[in-house]
Amino acid sequence: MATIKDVAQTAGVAISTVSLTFANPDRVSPDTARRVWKAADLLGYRPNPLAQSLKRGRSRMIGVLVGDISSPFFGRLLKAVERRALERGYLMIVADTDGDPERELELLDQFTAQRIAGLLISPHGSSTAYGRRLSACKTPLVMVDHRFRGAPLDYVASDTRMAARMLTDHLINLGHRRIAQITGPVQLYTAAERVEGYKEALQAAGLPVNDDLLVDGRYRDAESYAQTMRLMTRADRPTAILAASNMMALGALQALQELGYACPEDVSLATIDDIPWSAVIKPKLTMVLQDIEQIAQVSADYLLDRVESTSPDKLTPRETVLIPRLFIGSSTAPPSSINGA
Amino acid sequence: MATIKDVAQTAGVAISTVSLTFANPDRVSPDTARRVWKAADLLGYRPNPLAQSLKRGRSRMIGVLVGDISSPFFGRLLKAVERRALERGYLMIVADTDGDPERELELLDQFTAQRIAGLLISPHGSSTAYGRRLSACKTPLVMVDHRFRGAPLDYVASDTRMAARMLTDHLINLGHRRIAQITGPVQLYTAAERVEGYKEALQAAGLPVNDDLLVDGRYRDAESYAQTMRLMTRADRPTAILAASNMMALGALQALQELGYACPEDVSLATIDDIPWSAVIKPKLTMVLQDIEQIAQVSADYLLDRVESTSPDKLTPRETVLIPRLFIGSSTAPPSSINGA
DNA sequence: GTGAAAGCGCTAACAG
DNA sequence: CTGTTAGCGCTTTCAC
Repeated sequence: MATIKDVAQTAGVAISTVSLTFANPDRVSPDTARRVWKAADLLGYRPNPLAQSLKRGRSRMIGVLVGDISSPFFGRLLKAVERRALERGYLMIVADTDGDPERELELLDQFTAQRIAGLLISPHGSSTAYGRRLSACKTPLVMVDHRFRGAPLDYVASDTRMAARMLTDHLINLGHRRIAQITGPVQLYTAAERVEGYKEALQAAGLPVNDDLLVDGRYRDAESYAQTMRLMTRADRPTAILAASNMMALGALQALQELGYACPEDVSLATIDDIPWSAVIKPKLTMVLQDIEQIAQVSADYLLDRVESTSPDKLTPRETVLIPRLFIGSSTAPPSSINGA
Repeated sequence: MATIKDVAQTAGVAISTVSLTFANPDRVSPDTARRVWKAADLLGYRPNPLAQSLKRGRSRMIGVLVGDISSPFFGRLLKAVERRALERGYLMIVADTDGDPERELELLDQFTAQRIAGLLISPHGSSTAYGRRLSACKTPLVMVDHRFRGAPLDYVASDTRMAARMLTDHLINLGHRRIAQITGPVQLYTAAERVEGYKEALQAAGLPVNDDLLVDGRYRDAESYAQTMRLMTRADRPTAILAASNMMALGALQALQELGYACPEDVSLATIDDIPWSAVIKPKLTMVLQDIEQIAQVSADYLLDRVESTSPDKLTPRETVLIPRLFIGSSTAPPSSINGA
């Protein structure tokens, strides 16, 4: 591979001139610039990013740290983030934390050791020690989807509390009074918010909040399946279920089908998040949709703006919370008179 | 961040000794080693990978180049690859090629410029110029899922021709005679193989191959939907459909439902690939399952073995083709007498 | 065993 | 405008 030295040699100039030509063409004579460019593409020269990064103390790569690469949500997010990063001249390095804060911190260390320019992170920790580590990080950080409360960092997501509230309102308006939520692990920001939105809606309607109807599905379809089984075999079973994630909705639906409950005739089901293949699922699920591409683009831009700012830490944290959209499918209906209020 | 110099200073040794201690502890006295280690973790020293890579001419990162990060197949693949790479001490940098060979080649250049240790690639090109570029690449390369015929490179995938054949056999055994395939773009290796497997099965059964029944769904659900619409509104419509990918099966299913065809009563539907959430889809699809985690692990190991080998180019190309597993769901049944043979 | 020194490829003063 | 020079942090001969 040709180095800057080779280019200098064949162009008959000093290496610093070659460097300058690429960094700031206006500061060399047009003639020199032409000779350098010619030599460069004659040799197929590409600057060695490793050397550049070592010198600058920072690489042109951004890191992305998510809980589950293989989930449909993060799959779409990664795709859009990578695209935007590439447009702005950055490569993307990604790792899967399995939702484990320890792992996350270790990976954060590895990434910063690589001198990445910035990091997009979906933080899963909640301890104050964890928060300190995040805040202490010198590398620009942007939180996406999840958030650590109190960390003064950029944050981009859709309004997940509102999402839960919209769905709960919808179910209440249909006449439901016993509405269960299959939640995520409540130490997680999004899971807690979804519970809050649900409670807000109930309280606004003057309905009691019954903790029995909040069961933890851990954001996993299998857990959700099991919890739905338990929920629906109780005497005081709910007439409607709100699943806090798409995968959990699928688990719940499977359980309902196996128990012989018709949806929405016997039980209504609503969910948060977009399932791309939702069209073929019967019944079509009522859900709130997030604009993932928008989240990706905004968060990538926040990050790179900060990276390219002259004083990244002086920038006050920005925050974008997108309004989700309610899609009413055929999985929700008024409660049947037998179970109804 | 502490550098090797700081460690040397506080340990009271030369920097070369520090370097040696980490690279080859046996070659320094036990006492020195201890002092170095103590100094190192007192300062929280981590070697700068950029400097190491610059010096060695190679980084401890592997690249992954796939056609669509957000697809369920690659999502699961990436997750498992990243895990395996991390276990072996490598970070993963990924990019989405959108299935465009040009883009792929450009990204390949960018990645090799980064001095990545190796590259996992799902090659989408077919021109000989493209093949030359792949073969000329100095960086260890492993092809996964897709393959470029004739390139002497490692290759890992499941036997996709056999997969198509198994499904076609199954449909034939049920009594179907008019079996359509919704194919991928046939210039792609996997798509072509799936057509081959289908033809082999028909020929082995002494059935004619009818090109009318091969329609291109471009590996996209929307195209598949449209093609199914076209297919099923023809006079000589098929009694069974084989969708060459999971997303295409969903598109086909949606079309069938909208046209009012019952599956499997009116039309049988079978597909290749595993859909994690397939359990909630009615009917349960008959399909062949690939062991994605296995593909990921083997390909990562092939790549890293080659990376760590002393003479990577001397290693003869290895190849693993995994046997897929047939799962018989409820989407396939004998043809009804009205449409049947 | 340990240290001095060269150099990986590049950038950024600083001279001229 | 262009060249010289001093590193960025590390590895790796080669002496001692």
